[in-house]
Formats: sequence, structure tokens, C-alpha cells
Amino acid sequence: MAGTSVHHNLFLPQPQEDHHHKKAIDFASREQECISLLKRCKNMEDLKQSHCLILKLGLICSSFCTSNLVLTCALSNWGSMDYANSVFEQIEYPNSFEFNTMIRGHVKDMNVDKAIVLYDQMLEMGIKPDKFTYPSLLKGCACLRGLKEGMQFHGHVYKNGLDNDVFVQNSLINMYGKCGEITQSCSVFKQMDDFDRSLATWSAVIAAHASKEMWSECLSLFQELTNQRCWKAEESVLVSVLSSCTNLGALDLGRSAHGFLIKNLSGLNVIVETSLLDMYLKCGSLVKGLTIFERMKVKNQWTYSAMISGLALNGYGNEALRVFSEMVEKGFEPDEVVYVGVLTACSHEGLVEKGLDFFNKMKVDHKIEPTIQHYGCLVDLMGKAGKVKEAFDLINNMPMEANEVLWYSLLNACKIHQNFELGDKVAKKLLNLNSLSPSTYVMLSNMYAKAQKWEHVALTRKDMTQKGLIKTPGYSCIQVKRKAYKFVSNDIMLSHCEGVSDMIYQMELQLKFEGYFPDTSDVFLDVDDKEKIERLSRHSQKLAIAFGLINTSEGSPIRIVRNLRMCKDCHTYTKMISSIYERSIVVRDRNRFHHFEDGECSCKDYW
DNA sequence: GTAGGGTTAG
Repeated sequence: MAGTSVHHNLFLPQPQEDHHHKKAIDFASREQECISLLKRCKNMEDLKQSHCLILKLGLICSSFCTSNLVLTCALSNWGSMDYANSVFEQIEYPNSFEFNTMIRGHVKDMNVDKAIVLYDQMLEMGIKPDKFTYPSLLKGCACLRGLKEGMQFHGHVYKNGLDNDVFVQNSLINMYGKCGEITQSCSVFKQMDDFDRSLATWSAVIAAHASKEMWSECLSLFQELTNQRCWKAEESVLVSVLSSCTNLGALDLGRSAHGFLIKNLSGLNVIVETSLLDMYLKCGSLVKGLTIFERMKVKNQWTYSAMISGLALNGYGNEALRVFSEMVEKGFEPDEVVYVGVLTACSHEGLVEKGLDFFNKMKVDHKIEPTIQHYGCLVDLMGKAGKVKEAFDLINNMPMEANEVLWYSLLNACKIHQNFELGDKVAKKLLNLNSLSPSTYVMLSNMYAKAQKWEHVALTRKDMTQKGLIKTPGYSCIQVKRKAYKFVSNDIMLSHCEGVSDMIYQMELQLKFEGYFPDTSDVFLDVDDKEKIERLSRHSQKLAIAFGLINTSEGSPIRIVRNLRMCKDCHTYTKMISSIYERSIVVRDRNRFHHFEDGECSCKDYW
């Protein structure tokens, strides 16, 4: 009997079993040898040799070896998907590891279609996808903005009960984010427990909001993140945060992000430093921006570019031009983006001749073909300086068709310099372009209103309504105690508006005492003066200033970011408030900064 | 037994 014989031989040598055991050890050690060889591969030549060894040692039947062969080949930087595929195809029954690896390899090479084909094949063979399968597939969908496919995979994830895996969830958040489906992205995020979220979770959800330009949401999320267990200062998240601060003008938060970086990282790379620099400059903190710039050990052309446009934005056109010559001296070849900054510098300073010189230099010395953006700067430069006729000729002689932005800028200049005749021509050009931009229609209608052409006003309005266009609401953002508050013109029903109406009333009493009279010339509504004055008093900038005066300590600066250009009345009003309440008020509009101090503005009323 | 998610600027 086999049983008894085993029993009898329990303490005796068992030659047969020992032989098997030895063989098994032998096999395992050969496997290990191959794996370590594979790990040492540095190129395809090495890999082919390892492959040969695997064949020679008869290890091709070892799933562990072939798996690692496919892995090394498919995922190394020097690898080859073709070769990986030839190995993969010889595997009679590939397991999920091998499928996952091949799928990942195809996604890495941006062959998402091939990855999806393999996934289907996997299902057909009855191999169950696991938590490793979906992250790469979802990444593929994210890269290709394939929402439809992404949603299907989401369904499969759910069906396979993998919706609790943090990697899968992060991939879903990222996929929905890249496809612009912020609601879905948030919904996956919200379904996760605080404890399950990793830094990548936060990074993905913050990036998703950033791509939708939901800046204040980005910052709220970042605030939340800093209270988390997984939180550690890390460059990529902080760059997104810094760019949110930049776009919101959230200087306080930008500053604390800077603090995190200093505290937690030994050295900052040039990307982070450039975003920091850009943040300070675009938040109107010029001195800080300059300090960073001067201390930077490594600067590249992006750094110079940020510095040049930052200086221009703050009204230091001449300084911007000095930095530009430094950049050229250091041997950085200026590109077309830098030249946009240079021309903007000239435009904000009213340096018409210099601007034209630079424009020519760009073409002749640096062989840069001017883009429509450069022409846009020139049109702006000339238009603002009152040379509207010259700007018009320039547009007509450009090598390309003018776009809406150019005509819009010229129309604005015509409005400022009250050249209604040319304005009318420009208006027609704009109408011909049949643009669907609401701001164009608003500008047109304002233009006609100023010229008292009420029929045209009515027509423009009607046209706008028929096209279903809604006027872009003007807003002003203000940052108080690390929170951004948004004020929309005429909207005092917002929860944070409490006390603002009373403050506006008090401010107006003070202003009147100082001789302020509302300037309704920029209110182009067909309503009576009383209504105009009332609307004027509820412009978003005024609401934001009132809120700022209530909620910040005496003497501290008030910083506001607007989406549109401010009206003449708001400009005068802010100048006066800065002296009455002894506050410096920094307002960023869509083009530049206004630093209000002691009743004056840094733009010298030229904007 | 092997592996996976978020990478940024002017």
C-alpha cells in the first residue's frame, strides 16, 4: 500500500522526492537568474540575450519569466511594443498580468485603440480584468479625451466591484477631468473617504478644476488638502495652486504656498520659481517678484518672458524693455511670446515709435513672422495713443485677415477717442465677422449708444437676443483671510454681501463730501439718470471695495481682480476712496494693474 | 511572486 510504505519510510531517505525537490529548487533559481538578468537590461540587445537564455534554459513555460520578459520589453523606455507583442502572441493562455502589461504598453505608446482591442480580447477569453487593468485604460481615454469609452470603462469598473480601489478612482477623476466632465470628476472624488484619498487624488481633482478655470474651487480644495494626512508639499500640486492664485489674484494664498515650498523642499526648480515669479507679478506684488527674479540661480526664457510681461502689466514698460535687453545679452533667443510682452510694454507706456521699432526688429533681426497677436499689440498701441486711423490702415494692410479681437480693440479706441465715424466702419466689420461673442455686441451697442444711434442700439440688442447671447457679467474678486469672494455687478443678494449696501451708502456720503459726482457716460442703457446712477453704484468693483473696507484691517491694502476693463466712474471712485480711507487699492483688470494710492492711479489715467 | 494613479511655467 502506498500509504503504509510512506509511513514506513518516513525517516528514511526518499530518493525520488528529493530529486523532484532539487529540480524544483533548480527551476526556481534559474527563474531568479533570468529575472535579475531582465532587470539589468539596458537596451534591446540585452533584452534579446535574456530572451535567448530563457529559451535555452527551457523557461519559456515559466509564466513568471515570460511575464517579466513582456513587462521589461513593453514598459522600458528603450523597449519595443512590436517585440513585446511577438512574445505575447506566443503565450497560449496569457494571464491578467500579461494582458495588463500589454495594455499599459500600448497606452504608453498612445495606441489606445490597440489597448482597447486587447481589453476586448481579454474579456472574450474569460479573463477577469482587475484593479491593474483600468488605470491605464482610463489614462488612455483621458489622453484622447474619449469620454464615451471612459464612461463605459467606468461601468465595467463598477460591475467588477473595483470602484473602491484608490488607483482606479484616481484614474476616473483624472479621466473625467481631462474630458471636461467636472461634475463626474467631483462625484468620484466625493464618494471617496478622506482616509482613502492619496496625494494623487487631490492632485487629479485640483488639476480637473484648474482645467475648467475654476480657480477658487482649486484653492478651496488645496486648503482642504493641507489638513490631510497625505499632504506634503510637492511641486506639481503647488504649481497648479500657484497658477490658481495667479488667475484669482489671490496673493495671500500664493504667499503661503510659497511658504510651504520653502519649508518643505530644499531647492525649487526653475518651473516652480517661474510660476512663483509670475504669481507675484500678476498679483501686483512687484517688489516680491523682482526679488525672486534677482535671486534665481537658473533662469530660462520662460523666466524672462514672465518677468517682461509682468513688468509691462504693472505699468513698468521701460523696466520691461531693460530686462528684455538683458535677456538678449544673456543669449536667450527671444521668441514670439516674449515679443508680445515687449509690445505690450510699449503699449502700456504709450511708446508708439519704440513699439514699431521692436516690431521691425522682431521680423528682421530675429526672423519671427508676426502673428495676429503682435498686430493686435500694435493696433492697441496705436489706438490707445489716439492714432486710430493709422491702426485702421495697419489692419487693412496686414498679411492675414483681422480677427474679432483686433477690431474689438480698435472699436474700443474709437470709443475712447470719440471717433464715431471710424467706429461705425469698424462696427460694420465686426458685424460682418458675425461673431458670437457677447462682449462684441455689448461694445457695439455701447458705441452706438454713445453716438445716440438708438435704432442701431435696438438692432444690435435684438440680434444678440436672437442669437441667444447673454452679456458677460462683470465681476470683481477680492481675497479676504485666504478666501476669495466674487462680486457681480448689481447682485447684492449674495450671502457675503451683508453689510455691503450700508457701506456703499457711507462711502457715497464721504465721496459726495469730497466733491464726487457719478459719471454715467459709460452706462449705456436706455434708462433714466436715476436708474443709471443706481446701477453705477452697484458695479462689482464698488461692492468688492465696500466688502474689503469692512473685512480687512485699517491701512492694509485692498486687492481686487476683475474680468473686464473698469469703467471711468469706477476708476475715479476708486482713486478717491484710496485717499479718503487711506488705503492702497490694487485692481487688476483684464489687461493690466492699477495701483491706487492717495487719490492717484499708477496708470496715470492712460488705460 | 511581478505592475497601477496625479507632472506643472511665459
